[in-house]
Amino acid sequence: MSGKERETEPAYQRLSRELRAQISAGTYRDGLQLPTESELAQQHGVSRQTVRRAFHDLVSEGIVYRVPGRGTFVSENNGRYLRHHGSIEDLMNLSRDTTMEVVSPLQRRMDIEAASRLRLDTDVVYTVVFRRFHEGIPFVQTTVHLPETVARHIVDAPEMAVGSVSAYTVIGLLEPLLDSPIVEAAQSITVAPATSDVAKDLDCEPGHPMLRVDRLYSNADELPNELSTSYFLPEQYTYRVTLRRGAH
Amino acid sequence: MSGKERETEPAYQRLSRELRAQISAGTYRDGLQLPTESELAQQHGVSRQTVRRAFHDLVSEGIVYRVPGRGTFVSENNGRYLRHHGSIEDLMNLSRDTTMEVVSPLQRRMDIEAASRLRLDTDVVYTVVFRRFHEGIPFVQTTVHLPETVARHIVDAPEMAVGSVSAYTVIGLLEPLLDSPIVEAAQSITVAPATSDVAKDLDCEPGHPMLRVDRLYSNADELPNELSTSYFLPEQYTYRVTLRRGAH
DNA sequence: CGTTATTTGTGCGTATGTATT
DNA sequence: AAATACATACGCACAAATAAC
Repeated sequence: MSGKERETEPAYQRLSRELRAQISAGTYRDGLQLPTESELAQQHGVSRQTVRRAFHDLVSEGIVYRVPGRGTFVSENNGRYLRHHGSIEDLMNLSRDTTMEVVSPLQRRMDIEAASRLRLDTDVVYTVVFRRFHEGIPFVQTTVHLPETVARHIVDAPEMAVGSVSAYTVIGLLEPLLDSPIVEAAQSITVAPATSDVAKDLDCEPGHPMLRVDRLYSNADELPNELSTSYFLPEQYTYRVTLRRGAH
Repeated sequence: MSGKERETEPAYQRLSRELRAQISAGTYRDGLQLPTESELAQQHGVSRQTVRRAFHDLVSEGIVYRVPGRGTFVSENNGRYLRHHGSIEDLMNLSRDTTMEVVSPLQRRMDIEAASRLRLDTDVVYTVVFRRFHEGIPFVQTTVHLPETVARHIVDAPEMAVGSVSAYTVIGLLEPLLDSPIVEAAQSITVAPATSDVAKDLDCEPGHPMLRVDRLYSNADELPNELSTSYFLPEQYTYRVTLRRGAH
């Protein structure tokens, strides 16, 4: 899609992606888990160091853990989709192994609540609704509201049309086009029942308990640039975040 | 635990520790920041790969960022101040306007799952269950599991006895007593139905959809020191985090 | 109880690619 | 165009932890 052709994926990323997929498909389910570094190196025709680099990423995502002298094991998480969000960059890279499908196109709308949360002085917002798939299964429905000044950058983008399937995130599309970069995302996480729209898009029962995540992205001037509301299927998704202590 | 005295610190850890200290002391404040990989390698008598390993850790901690062809820079705002608004300090200060009441005292128990998540080589853990009130209303029930080596510090504390009401957090009580400070908390957030125990403690229906938060606190040696599982009443509680980005 | 094989951890040297200045 | 600096990748060696004998 609309992009640089000449991008070759690094070997360690390709490997970690494959392993991630195999793990979530349950290939290495029980007992002593994954192949050793040497085995993987040989199987994939890469050096042991490259395998180590791939494992390093999986460890930091919390997908596997390693024990010297024993091996590498899948962290048991019921096979749910695990995503590690520790920074805004992580949110923008959500597209790495998911695809998004537009359910309702980016269009002008009146929405008092969204407008007020975006701190606008009108009721006009631009709204797009999409769902996101992981390995063919829809696991989240997201509604994004944008101020008119922000929306105009992408209102004609093909990725925002109905039925469009792409590997982007809205914030990832938007961010390079903004005058002032996004520096902060305030999140609210709670539990909410699935609305009928959500239930339809995610193929679950209306009223089903969902993980609801609201995000307000703001730029360096502390102006909100995007408000998103996501309903995650808890059976398919766990939200992970790592908090660290300042360097003191 | 943490007993071994004469463990030699790996070179990359020593280097990243030194850099962390220098950064937080303001040594590399302005302009184009840190020395190049080659310079550091020469200065410290290590290979460039070792420098890269150290930088890799600093990047993942959000302390520095790197630009190919330009160099390595201190993330503004980091090092001295916090980058996540929802930080470990916030978790420790949860007690600010809440009180905790012990439901089941800190006692020795066998728990295979908790032990394995704490990466122990036995099945023995110490467990305490309590609920937390805000303005007289119980809004969360928490089960905390500790390794024996950690639990011994507080096993006789009056705050851990049944019915004890206090304004502490377990991690806040523990932290000053540990050899190695807590530097990281990995959280998993999902939705789960209330168990009968939870329902009883929080006065809700069994099976009621709850916000479930698992936290694994680890010290500077990356050893887990506390595992907690909390069930929050979504009607009473919303989880909020702010993610920030380093300098552009 | 030590020995040995296996597996991950650390570290170095080198080569090549890519982005920036 | 050239120099600089980070990114990726390979290969090798040895250390440390673990498990089996």
